[in-house]
Amino acid sequence: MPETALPGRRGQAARNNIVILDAARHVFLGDPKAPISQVAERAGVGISALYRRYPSKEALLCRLCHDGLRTYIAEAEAAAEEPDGWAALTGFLTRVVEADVHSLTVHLAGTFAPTPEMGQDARRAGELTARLVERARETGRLRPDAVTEDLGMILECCAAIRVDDPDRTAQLRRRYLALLVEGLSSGGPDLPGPPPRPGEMNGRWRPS
Amino acid sequence: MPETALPGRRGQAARNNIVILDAARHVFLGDPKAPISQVAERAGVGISALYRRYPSKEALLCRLCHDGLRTYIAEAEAAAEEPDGWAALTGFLTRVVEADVHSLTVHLAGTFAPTPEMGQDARRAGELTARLVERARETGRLRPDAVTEDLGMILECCAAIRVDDPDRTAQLRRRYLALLVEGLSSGGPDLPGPPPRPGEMNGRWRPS
DNA sequence: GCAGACCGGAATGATCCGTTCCAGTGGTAA
DNA sequence: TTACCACTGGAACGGATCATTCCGGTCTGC
Repeated sequence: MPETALPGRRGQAARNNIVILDAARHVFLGDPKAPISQVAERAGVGISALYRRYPSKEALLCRLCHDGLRTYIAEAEAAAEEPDGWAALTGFLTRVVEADVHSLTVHLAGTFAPTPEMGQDARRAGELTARLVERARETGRLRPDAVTEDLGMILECCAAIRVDDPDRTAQLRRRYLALLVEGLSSGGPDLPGPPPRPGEMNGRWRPS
Repeated sequence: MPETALPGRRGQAARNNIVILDAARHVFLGDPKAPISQVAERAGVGISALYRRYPSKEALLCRLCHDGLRTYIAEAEAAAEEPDGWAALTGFLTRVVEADVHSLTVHLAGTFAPTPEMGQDARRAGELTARLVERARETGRLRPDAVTEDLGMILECCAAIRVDDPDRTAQLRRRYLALLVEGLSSGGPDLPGPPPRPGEMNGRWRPS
């Protein structure tokens, strides 16, 4: 990614790269079906500035989603460094919710055809997540009937929380994540029903 | 609501009343922006059968939503009969999640102008909910920092759970509702952030 | 001073969808 | 039996929405 301090045209282009991605993230987070013109408007650029960079709306969506996936992986790798398995898991969840990564991927799923590379990254994300759950379980603080796939659902729950004000949204998400984590850690009665099966939520990725 | 056993034309019309509402509920639950033709197709009727009953798509949506609200109220009233305050609350949540009521209202919010009558019903729903929370608190099993408005958010979380198979969806929702209720009942550390304020989620109802 | 990279935004063309319209069907009552 | 009409299915209409293309202008870097 180029420097943002370049002067002149080159600099404007580099800055636009960032501004456009930010705008796109914000707009599509709010409404996954938003028209592309809305992204341009929010970014304060013309539509051509978008099409110069991405051949189609789908490509932009894909880029956004893949970025989110990479963030997820980065957070998971960072969490792997944390010595305490329980803190690693809860910290990971907190940061992923904070970054609003899941909300993006969930809402965008099915609106574009995932690239093979994304498939690989998704697999890696899954492995890292499983490892985090494993370590948390070893600490004994994680309820025994919780499984890796529960994490995805929990993130989905948090992503569903949304109010107009972004800061407020973040606050509320922290609140309900805390509630869910509280549930995860308690030793109460067994959770009902079979847990999610691996890959059960993959249907969503069919290009529809 | 007329009998479904009537013969002939009269009977077909009566049956269609029900079939159409069912189809509409199912279709709009899956995709709130679904075209009305999809409802007709699923119901196995023509489009005119819809327009004979509802003057517009918005009217149908409104009806659906209002029905959901009434179900919510009915469940809340039923729960008020339950002597144990904690069981009343958890049973209420379970049944509302089961009926998928919240998912409907949440997804449909903003797609039509609510009628005054709906406003009244919404207020009544709020009062009943508050009463349920109050009673649950009195039992001591509800964590002290939980507020009435948390319930709406919890229902929203559950509504976010969705997979292709409806039965499976119901199972998973039970699972995560259990997790959330577990969190609600525990005496762990305080939940972070200010709780939702009354009416904080009303912005959604602007006819947009 | 000029070539071309880059930009804004209007014009295009296709798709989608709510609503209307009309001809067909078969109960119903005289 | 027959005429009527409530009710139906589905085609056709018209407006709205968007992704994408195109073009004329601007500014940089050489």
